Formats: sequence, C-alpha cells, structure tokens
Amino acid sequence: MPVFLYNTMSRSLETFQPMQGNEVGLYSCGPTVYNYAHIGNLRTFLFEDLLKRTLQVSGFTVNHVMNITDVGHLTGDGDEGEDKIEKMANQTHKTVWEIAQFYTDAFFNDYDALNLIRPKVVCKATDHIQQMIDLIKRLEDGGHTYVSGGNVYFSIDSIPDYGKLARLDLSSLQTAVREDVQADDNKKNSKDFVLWFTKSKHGEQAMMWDSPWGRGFPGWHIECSAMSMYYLGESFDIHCGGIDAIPVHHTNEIAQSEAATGKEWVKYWMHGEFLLDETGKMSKSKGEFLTLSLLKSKGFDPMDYRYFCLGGHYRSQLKFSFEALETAKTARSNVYDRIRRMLAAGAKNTSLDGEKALEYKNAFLEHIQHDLNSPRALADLWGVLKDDTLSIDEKYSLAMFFDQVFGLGLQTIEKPEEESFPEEALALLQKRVEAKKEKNWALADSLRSELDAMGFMVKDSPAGSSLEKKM
RNA sequence: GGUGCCAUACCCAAGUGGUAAGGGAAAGGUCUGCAAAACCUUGAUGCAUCGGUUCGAAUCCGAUUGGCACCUCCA
Repeated sequence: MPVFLYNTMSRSLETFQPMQGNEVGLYSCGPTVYNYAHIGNLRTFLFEDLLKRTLQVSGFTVNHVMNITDVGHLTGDGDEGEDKIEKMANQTHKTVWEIAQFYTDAFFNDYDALNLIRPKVVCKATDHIQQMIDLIKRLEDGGHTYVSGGNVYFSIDSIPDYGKLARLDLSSLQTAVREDVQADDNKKNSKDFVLWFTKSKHGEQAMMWDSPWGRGFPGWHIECSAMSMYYLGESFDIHCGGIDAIPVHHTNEIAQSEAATGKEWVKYWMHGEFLLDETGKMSKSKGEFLTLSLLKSKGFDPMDYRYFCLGGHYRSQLKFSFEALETAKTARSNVYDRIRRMLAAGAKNTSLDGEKALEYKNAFLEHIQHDLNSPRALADLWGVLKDDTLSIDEKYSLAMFFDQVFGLGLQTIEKPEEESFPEEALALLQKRVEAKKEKNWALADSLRSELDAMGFMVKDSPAGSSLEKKM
C-alpha cells in the first residue's frame, strides 16, 4: 500500500516515492540546546517519530539525520542580538560548552522517555564548521554572496525562486515589523541573510572559528544545509521541522542549498503544527514553562503525553491543558489494562491471517499511511480491543503490530501475576478476606482504606480479591 | 498593513461530495455487604452564521462572525 504524505512545497498530498529504492533520507531540525525543550518542541519530535515509524512499518529503511544546534545563534538575524547559549552561560556562570552539553543530555532524556527512536546520525553544528565554510565558499564562487559590514551575506536576488516554499510575496512583506527587531542596513535586500559573522554588536562571542572571511561564527541557516548534504547527499527525500520554520529558516536553507548545487535539494517538506496552551502559542519566556519533567512531577507518564499527541493530527494545532492530558492518561491506562488482562488470559503473538484480523490491519495501515492519521489509527486500536469476534491472540498481536507505529510501549507490558506486592499489603488483604468471610464489614472497610493509603487499590471480583498499584 | 490556517457533542478530536470515527466525562444496567474496578448500553437529524452550486455538502464556492499562526526568538 502506498504512503501518502502532505508536501508543504506543493501544498498537497503526494504518493511517497524515495529517490533510491526503499531507502529514505530523512533530515529533521533538531533542538537548540540553550534551555530545556518544552512540550511543544517535543510534539514536533513526536510527529517526526510517527513519520519514521510509519515509513518503517511500510517497508522503508529510514536513514534519519538530526542536528544539534549548539552554536548559539543570535537573537536577531542582523549583526545585532545576543547569542542565546552565551546568554544562558552568563546567567548560570557556566561555559557555553557546558551549557550546550547539559541541555543536549536533558533533551535526550526526554527523547528516550518518550520512546522516540534515536536518529542514525546526530550531528552537532560545532563539529561541522568546516562543512559550513566549504558550502559558503561554494556560494561565493557562484556569485551568491557579498560582504558588508564585516559579515558575509546571501543575496536572494541571485536566485530566481526565493521564497517558493513559503510562497512569499516579496513585494508585500514588511521588514522588521516587530518592535524588538531592527533593520540591518548592511543588507542590499532586506531579505538577505548572514552566512558568516565576523562582527557582532555584542563583541567577541565565546564560540569563534577561523574562516576565509575572518574569525567568526556561522549564520543561522547554514548548518542544516551543510550537514544534511554531508550526510544525505546533495538531494534527499524528506526534510521536516516545525511549521514556524517555513517562512525563514527553511526558505533560507533552500535558497542557499539549491544556489550551491543547482539542483532540487529536498523532495518532500513536512511540518508539524504547534501545540497551544491557554495563552496561545507556547513559549519559553511567557506563561508556565511546560516541560516533560513538569508533567512527570504532576504524576503523568511520558507515554500519557505521547498518547495525547497521537490523539490529534500533526498538521492541526492541538490545545494543551492538564484536563486534556488527564483524559489521555485515563485512556492510555485503559489500553494498558486491557493488554494486561489479555496477557493474564494467556495471549501471545500470532500471525495475522484471519480475515477479520487482516481487515483491521489493513484499515490501520490505510489510515496511518494517509498522511499519518494517528487519531483515526487510535480508533482502530480501540475497535480491535473491543471486538470480541477476534481471538485473544489476534487482538494482542494486532495491538503489538499497531504499537510499532504508536510507540506506546505496549510490548513492555507484563503479565499482572509478575507484579509483586509487599508482604505487609498482602497480609492486610488476607485479613480483609477473612473479615469479609465473617461479615465484619467495618473491619473490612477500614483495611481497604488502609491499603488505599499505602497506594494499593482493592479489587473484588467473583474470583476473589486482588490488589492493584494505584497510578 | 500583508499572508495562511481553523471553527464538529459537556471536553479533546477524526472525517475533504454519498448520508457524522475514537477517547474522556456523564447517565442507566450487570456484578457487589457497600464501594471501587471490570463489563454492557446510551449520545450530535446535525458539523460557527447566512447564502449559493449539486440528485446529494461538515466536506465545494461566496459573504459574515469568532479564534490562531506567520511576516528576522520560536517546534
């Protein structure tokens, strides 16, 4: 079955066809490591993981490359603005390198906790300065650059199709509309952007490298072009990131990459929509700084957040609230409970060749391969869990198959018997069973609340009483 | 000022021309000493409003209202 993906470049659904056989070159814009990732950032990485898993389950081999932006980047694109990593370093009295390493580690903690499949290549910008310099030299040789005020600029008028991804109408765009942004008078065209800085208003940066244009540091966009081409070739299949990257970051990446090589750089562009909080777009500077750690401290499992994100389509804005996360948590734990009960009943993996099972499998694939419709695919999972015309082995096997895409960790769920409870709790449970036998309801109820206080829920069923850990 | 996206039940959210997925919450039921849990059942004659195209529209077109995003921090 073919995979259909929405390509931002064409603004339409396209049948996915890799350039070479079943090999997919995938580049995703990674984190800028000057602070913790917020859950809006993480939503985009979850989308990319969903994409990767969907391609894998569809028979493709995915060669995934992700960058780590550990060179500061300025807070503005002219030669003004502060370096974000440096700013954080000054605040915390650490070196810029320590800051970058600290937040890179923090990022991958979240990455693993969310069960995201690690990229084949994770590349740090600071390890690829030479590739960036080489690319800028190539642009210079092609007549696409100029030096002004000490910085090397890319001239957008040197190419015919600047802004094609964002469909920018260059004549009507305003420059520096935001009050905190100043126009850069060194630019010939206000949309030109810096490839290499040697001068910054804020003086010496902590991270500087020698270059043909003087000691300095790379511009915003060059790292993704340089590294993606280094690892994936001058043309590759998919480039993805957040929707905000379309008008500037990806637009400029395309301009400089295609100006350098003279050929189409990326075949499919995919962008994840924003997660919104009560104040609108999530930000690190205003409102509550929502991190995965914060969610965990409030009693949520990272898988709750993963389930929550799967419940919305990646190209739709998703409204975050703790109330909405709570419903995801309940739903997810209901899924887990059902899997656990199946295991208790002896469910095991089996080949899926029953007619009904294949129907479910195909419906699932059709939905997920239709531009990653995870909400619909989640409905398929519920359909399976609730359909008693399927054998228990078929249900379990379908759930395990679906989870190759969902990544909710369903295969890690163990048989409930293997759960162990403290002696003390088991003793209390036994006492309660006896109290019940003697119809001493007062004692039975007090033992129940005692166990409840210990964090165990008592479940009475026709088969007897048992304990369950409270979530 | 310019551009783009969105508006579906109490909440979240699929569905892009053929008669409204799913989850959560809620209600009723089974079970139970009572609870909890579990299981079963129930839910929009209608998809912001108005008009149009069509045999047929949540889906297409136009207008209106409301929300969001982007136009050099941003996933």
